[in-house]
Amino acid sequence: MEELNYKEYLNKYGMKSTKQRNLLLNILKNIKIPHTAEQIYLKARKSDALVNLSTVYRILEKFTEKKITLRTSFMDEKCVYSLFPTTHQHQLICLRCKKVILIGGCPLKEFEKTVEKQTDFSIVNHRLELYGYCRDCQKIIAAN
Amino acid sequence: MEELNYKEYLNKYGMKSTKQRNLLLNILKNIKIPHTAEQIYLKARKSDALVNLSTVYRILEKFTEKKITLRTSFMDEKCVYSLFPTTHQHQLICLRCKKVILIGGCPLKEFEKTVEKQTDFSIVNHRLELYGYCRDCQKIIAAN
DNA sequence: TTGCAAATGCAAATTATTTGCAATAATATA
DNA sequence: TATATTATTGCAAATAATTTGCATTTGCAA
Repeated sequence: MEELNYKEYLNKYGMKSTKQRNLLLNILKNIKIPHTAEQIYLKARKSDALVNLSTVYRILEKFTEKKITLRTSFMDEKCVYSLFPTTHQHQLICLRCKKVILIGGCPLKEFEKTVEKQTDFSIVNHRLELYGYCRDCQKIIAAN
Repeated sequence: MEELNYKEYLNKYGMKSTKQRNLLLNILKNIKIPHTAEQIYLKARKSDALVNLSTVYRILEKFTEKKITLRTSFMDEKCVYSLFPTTHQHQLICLRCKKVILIGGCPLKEFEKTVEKQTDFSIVNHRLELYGYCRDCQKIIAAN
């Protein structure tokens, strides 16, 4: 994992460039699925730069506030963090192996309009996750 | 709030009829929006029948396992419980006052089929919540 | 290079939830 | 109806995730 410096990027958000923040950004760029604060912390510990778990929480909190990261929590599970997606997308989560696949093509635009008319709410956001079993886990389940 | 006895109903699920369970069922039938375990506990304390908070957790856990109740957690918030909806529906949540409106007419059937084809997942479930501002809160926000 | 605010580390606090265990209550059955 | 059996409850203590207070360190602007 190449060591990068995100000073400019961080300063743009009014944050100082620290080795901990650079490290976390680097980790976040390299993970393919959302990770918990603890998982990120454990990855961080493997590098030279030492980081404290509360610092990880604090950094992720600030990142989330600035929309650098997205914080989600699946059904009954702890929060996970990932870089904030640049395009609108949702998550498809395997209930067995917890693998996450990102899917585009959100079908909710029209539905939201209908609901707004019905309810007088002004809808600003939604949360959609799909749950199922990935191909591998389907096989494993079928074999038992 | 009328005191009812759900003995038959509970036995059907292989559960004994206890005053705590009857009380919780009664509370659940009477609430219009999902409540946290603690909120339910506080309502329970107002009745004659005393209940312990861990008992509330244990009952709600069992109810949820039996699909008597639905356990959800909104963005970053603690779990809430409600009677398991008899029809498929989703929640529309006011970001200001936390009011919840239930909406039917889920638009995801077709979308799920498309995603299944794209991804080889077998989709068994989804979670959809809409967030926005209710009419009252829109007014309050506009007035500031 | 110095000064100051922001960021960090550490330990301790909080919050929601769960668990162990002894006491109690509900049901089945004698 | 009494009794045995087992589930359920209450209580206190444990756990797990996350947050906070405070002293120290660090980044950056002047």
